[in-house]
Amino acid sequence: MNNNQIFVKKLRSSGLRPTKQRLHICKVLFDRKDTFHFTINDLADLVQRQLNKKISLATIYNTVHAFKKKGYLKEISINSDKNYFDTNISNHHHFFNEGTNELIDLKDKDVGRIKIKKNIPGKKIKFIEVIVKIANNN
Amino acid sequence: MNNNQIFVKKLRSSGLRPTKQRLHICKVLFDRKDTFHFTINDLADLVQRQLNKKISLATIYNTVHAFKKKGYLKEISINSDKNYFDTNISNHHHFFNEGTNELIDLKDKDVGRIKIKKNIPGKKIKFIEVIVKIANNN
DNA sequence: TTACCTGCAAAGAGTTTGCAGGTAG
DNA sequence: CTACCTGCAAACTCTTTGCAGGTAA
Repeated sequence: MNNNQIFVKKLRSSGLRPTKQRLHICKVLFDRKDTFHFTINDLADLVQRQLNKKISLATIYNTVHAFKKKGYLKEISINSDKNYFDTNISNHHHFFNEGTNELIDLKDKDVGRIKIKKNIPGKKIKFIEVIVKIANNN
Repeated sequence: MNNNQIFVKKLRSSGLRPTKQRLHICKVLFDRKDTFHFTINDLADLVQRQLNKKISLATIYNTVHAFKKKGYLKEISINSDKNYFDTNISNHHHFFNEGTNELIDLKDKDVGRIKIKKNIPGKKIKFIEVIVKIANNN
């Protein structure tokens, strides 16, 4: 299956029609070796630069949100200023460089087992998110 | 030292004059037994309900930000929708109930030591934030 | 008296929505 | 052909800023 077919499948399974604009969004998101951390703005800029043509924010937003809902993208809570997404949907955590606003993946094995010793009756743990804020060494 | 004197001291050490409005903000924030998790909106509502009078958002914002800068309040990154603050400035983590948007403190001892096995050259770890997302048990 | 503060309103940033023309199926 | 999509612009929400009158020191 080539990339384009994969993208079409992702879009369809997210309830979206595979339009030209959305296939370009997919290309920017998923046609890469490494994890991609981005804000909506980053993504819009990249897609538009690649296409050399304006793409509506409405399209970017609805595509990203559909992918997030379907689980093809993860949202990362860093701070309230910027809303980050991550194409790495495996279980992992992050370094966040506050100087540069850069996110770096921490593989699951890079973080020791996290033990939560408190229990809330009637609730179960859904997901643990760890953000390791880093700064220059001086 | 009574509460009012403590509040005046907090304000002054944050570079703010102790005005009537700010003393009320202090009362809502710090005159309580338990940790208080809030958004700017929560705080504005509470202060205004107590005073039965409108308080400018400008005042709320500049006071909260000055306290945060001075370290009397902590900011918590949960998601991009809401910006939470915490009157508990000790080292601790949080449960976040996604159904109710409620934050619950995890004492430091409730979370096992977190071991980060990866190092970024030239950077040091400033601070680790853990959010444990919880949901109903069913 | 002077510098800071308050309240209001307007301005910004990021996100969402409504609509009319366009496109996939 | 119909339902969905796109692009645009307007609307919304949250936060910040500017200003004129008011208050702390």
